[in-house]
Amino acid sequence: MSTITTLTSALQQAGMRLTPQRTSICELLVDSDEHPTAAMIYETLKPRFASLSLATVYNTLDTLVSLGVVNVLGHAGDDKVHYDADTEPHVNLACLSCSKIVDIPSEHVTHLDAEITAASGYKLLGARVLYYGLCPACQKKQARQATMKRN
Amino acid sequence: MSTITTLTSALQQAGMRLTPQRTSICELLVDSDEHPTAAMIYETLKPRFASLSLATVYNTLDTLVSLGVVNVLGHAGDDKVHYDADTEPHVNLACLSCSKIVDIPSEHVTHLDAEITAASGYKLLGARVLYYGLCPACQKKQARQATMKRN
DNA sequence: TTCCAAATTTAGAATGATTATAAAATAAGA
DNA sequence: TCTTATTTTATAATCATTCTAAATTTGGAA
Repeated sequence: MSTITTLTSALQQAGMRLTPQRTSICELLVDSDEHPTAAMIYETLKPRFASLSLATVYNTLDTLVSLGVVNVLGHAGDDKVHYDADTEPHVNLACLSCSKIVDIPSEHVTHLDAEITAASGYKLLGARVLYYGLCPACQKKQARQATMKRN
Repeated sequence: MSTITTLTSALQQAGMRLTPQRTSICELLVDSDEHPTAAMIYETLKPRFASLSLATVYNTLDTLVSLGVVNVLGHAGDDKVHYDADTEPHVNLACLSCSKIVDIPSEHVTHLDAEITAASGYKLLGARVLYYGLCPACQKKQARQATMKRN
């Protein structure tokens, strides 16, 4: 599991300075289990840094992604780009109705790396496993609406 | 494996007309193993339909995606959105250097559906499994360049 | 065939996320 | 403190995608 230090020390080892903005972005990514978007990060931190710029958020995210400590999830039902500080093999499961994304540990995903490397000869650098569907709550909601229509 | 009929009949069953433009887009998606982007599809078909509009390409792709017969792959190394007519469980493997995307059949991926459904209670509607790394050719290229620098 | 209404395509404008730029602010070291 | 490189900021620019209204095409009915 990623801690704040995982992200901040990645930045430092890449020779970058640990500014308050960068540290806060890293904290937010690790603390939140909501797979935030760049805009969500910006809005959340704006009260703390009155002069915060979206460019800073994007720059920091890009750096973290290229350092391999953060993953990108796009097209997860809401057409927004989400960021995930958990780079351990796992399944991201997005609800197409309420747009929440949850993480699922998976026996099979943990074995995928070896299987793919053996089959392809590629040198693997990262992964994004995204499933989408309807969460239990939204399934009920849909069933309820269908019933109401019928009556 | 998807055939042209898989896509075209999906459109028809959704009550949509089979126009020449739509048919050609479906053909291209099925025939190509290059996971084309909207822009690539537009450029390829432009000679055949002088008046083709990008809006038509986007509309058709969106429809096919929402019908579940085409998948979307974003952030596959080249920051472009690719489309994949193969919706069977498999791994998409993207090379970060040459940006080609290949499909890998996988024993583990075929079992993921059942595992995720059991673990989450979600009703699954689709999936996108994207790994990225360096293909064998690009690994050699990188090794060669490292050698040249040393000398 | 001809006509009609609905669906579709088209061209171009609008949107909106992301990127680029240049100036101001900040941090680290001498 | 002074100096210099890095970083942040504000704003402009870019570009993929979506929207809109008009023109075209389609399939069915007469």
